[in-house]
Order: sequence, then structure tokens, then C-alpha cells
Amino acid sequence: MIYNSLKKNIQKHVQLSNTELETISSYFKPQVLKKKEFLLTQGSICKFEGFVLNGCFRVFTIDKKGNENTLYFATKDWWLMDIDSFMNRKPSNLNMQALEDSKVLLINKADKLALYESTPIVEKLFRIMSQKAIVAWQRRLISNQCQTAKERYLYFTNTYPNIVSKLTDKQVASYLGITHEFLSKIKKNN
Amino acid sequence: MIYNSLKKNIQKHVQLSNTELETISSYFKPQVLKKKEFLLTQGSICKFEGFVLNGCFRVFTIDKKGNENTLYFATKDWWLMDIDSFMNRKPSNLNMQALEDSKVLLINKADKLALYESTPIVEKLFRIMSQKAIVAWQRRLISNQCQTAKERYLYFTNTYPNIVSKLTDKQVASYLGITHEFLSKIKKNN
DNA sequence: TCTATTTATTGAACTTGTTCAACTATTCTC
DNA sequence: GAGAATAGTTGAACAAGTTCAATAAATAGA
Repeated sequence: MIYNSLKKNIQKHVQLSNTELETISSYFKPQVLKKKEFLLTQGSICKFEGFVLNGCFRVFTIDKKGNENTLYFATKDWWLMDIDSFMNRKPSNLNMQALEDSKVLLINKADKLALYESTPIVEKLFRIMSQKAIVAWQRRLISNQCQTAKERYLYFTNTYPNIVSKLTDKQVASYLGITHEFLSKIKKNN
Repeated sequence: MIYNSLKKNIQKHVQLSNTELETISSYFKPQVLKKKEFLLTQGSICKFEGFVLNGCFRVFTIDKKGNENTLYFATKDWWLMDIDSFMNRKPSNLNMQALEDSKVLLINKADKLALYESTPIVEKLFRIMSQKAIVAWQRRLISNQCQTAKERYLYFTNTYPNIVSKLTDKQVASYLGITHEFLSKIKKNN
């Protein structure tokens, strides 16, 4: 059943009844994306929140200078969202691109709002998920400010070897915040 | 009334009744800190979530190499918390130090949990606050990866002139992720 | 008000990371 | 399977930021 991994993921964060779990899942619709397809492009409004069933996505921005900066990669069991764009109907700064053939579960805004109303545990779920995300973002910022590119590279490859194996060095470099040329040099004298 | 600014802040995020507002506020207790006093020190467990009534705090970590890295500054109407430590009873990685005589409102964990139970809108409140925080942390990360130290310095001083005026250059540098010597050089050829 | 301490400035040498360009290897695609 | 496009490597010159040390300025205590 395609909803199994979503349900398991939700249960990691909050305790809830099967009925609640069914209600929540029922609002999520599957969508398939081919390699290189975009789920969201910079400038458009994000109309969904997503959960990755399989495959891999890269979430990135392109700044005025034309540099790509990767915010995160999302593989199986990761969430995909641009909260600011989704909640406030703002043009997104983010691109979400499938790095391989992928499948996601999506919920649209009307359904999400309905779910918050009908199933209060969903507020708690997303409150807890958001708080965990904050902790991760704070750690990432500190790591970026205190560690060298080589240290960050080693940490990333050691922590997420199964993600790294799906990525090109260019993509890894854009996540680490360095040029791919420099990453190549880091790898050389390892 | 000391609770006014807390109430106004809450109302910015969610719509709620006066009763709810009173209930929430009633759990928060005022505490006064003198300049240089710590509200939280690295290694101890964070027993509160706080809201700044006046004064200014610096939230920072000291890494293994001994470098101070400032996560954020909190002046009037900002929240102070270490979610990971508070929720999971983990030793905190953060220090929260008053940069001047300050006053905060604090809520402890038992009361916070009681509040989530008794007053469901609090889940929504913190869900929304957390989501806004994620957006801010993502922006900060991108800014750190894509902008030069000078660009970040100019953005910070232009965006938060009233905070910057309370800070030493050393503190600003530790927020920007550069040495204070280099900040001095940036300021010179401006 | 004097002294101790912290903060800010500056320069020189150094390290980290970038840019550009040329080349090689890989992978799409038809 | 050939050609086109993309990704990875390398080197040289450069720019951004650090480190260390010495000095000056500001602040905090007593």
C-alpha cells in the first residue's frame, strides 16, 4: 500500500488513532515524476506539500549572480515543501527537481487547511516536524560557519552515503556552498 | 501591563479569544536579568521558552576549536528557545546571555505541555511561528552561502540598525561568521 | 580617577576557496 | 554507435577571509 511509508513517518512524530491516520492519508494524492522533471519552479506559487515515496529530489535556488544553491535533497520519506510560498501565496524562490524517476504524495492547500480544521492532531504533527526542522537548519548554519569545506564534505558523505551516491559532484558542491572545481580538488588530496 | 507585548505578538500569528490569550499569558512568569547574566549555558538543559520584554540577548555556541558563533540576537518581542534541549531534555549547545539589563517572560515545560493540552490554539500558534522560523533560517543559510561577508554585513546593519547599535563589532562578526579583524577591514573601505 | 580589561585597528604572511580556461571522461540522445 | 552535451580534473592567477602580533581606543570596576 502506497500510504504505508507516509503513515509510518507520521507515527514517528505523534501518537494518533488509525482513523486519524486514514483521514490524513486520504488527502494525499500520488504523483509520478520523470527524471529531470520539476515539481516546482522558481517564480511560481507552491500549491502543495509533498512526501517522497521513492526517487530523489533536489531543492535549490538560483541567485541574481546565476549561482545554484542547493537547500536540501529529498529521498524516500523526506518532505518537500516551500512553506512561505504555500501558506502566503508568494512566488517561490525554490526549484524542486527530480534527480531520477520519482513518486510523491501531494496535498493541496484547501485540503491541508481542511485537515488542520477537521483533525487537530495535524497541527501538532506539523508543529513537531517544523520544530525538528528548525534544529536541523540551525545545525547546518553553524556547520557552514565553523567548518571548512572539506570537513563539511566528509560529514555529508559519511552521514548520507545513500543520497550522495545518487548525486553528481556538481550537485554536492552546490549543497556545500562551494564550486565544483574546488570540490574536485578536495577529493583529490583526501 | 507586562503581558501586553506578548499578547500582541501572539495575535500577529493566530486569531484567538481574549480568554485564550489570558490563559496563555498566565503561564508566563517574568524574570529580570542583569547585563552579562546567562539565561542558559551550554551543557545544561533548557527548562523554559522565553519572550523578551526589553533588553537584548545573544544566543551563541562555542565549538571545539573555541570559536564563538552567534545564532541570533533577541531584542524586545523576540522569542528565546532551544527547542531540542527543551523538548528532548538534551544538554543544550547554546548560550543565551543578556547584553544589557533585560526582562523576559518564561514558561516551563510542564506548563507548556499543559497549555498544548488545554488550549489547542497554542499548537497552531507554535506551528505557525516555527514555520516562519524555518523560512528565516533557510534564507540565512542561502545568504551565508551566496553573499560575501561585506554584503551580509551591509544587509544586517541596514535591516536591524537598532539591534546593531547595541552590539560590539566582535558580536556582529560572530553573527556574520567572520573574524572581528576582518570585519574591521570591511568597515574601513566601505 | 586610575587601572585593568576588553574591544577595535592595522599590517604582513598565510590559507581557503574562486575564476577562467583547457582538457578529459561520461552520459544522453537519436 | 556517433555526436552532442554535460560532468569532472587540473593548473595558474586571483580574491576573500584568517592568523598572529603589535598598538590604540574604549569601557568597566574599584
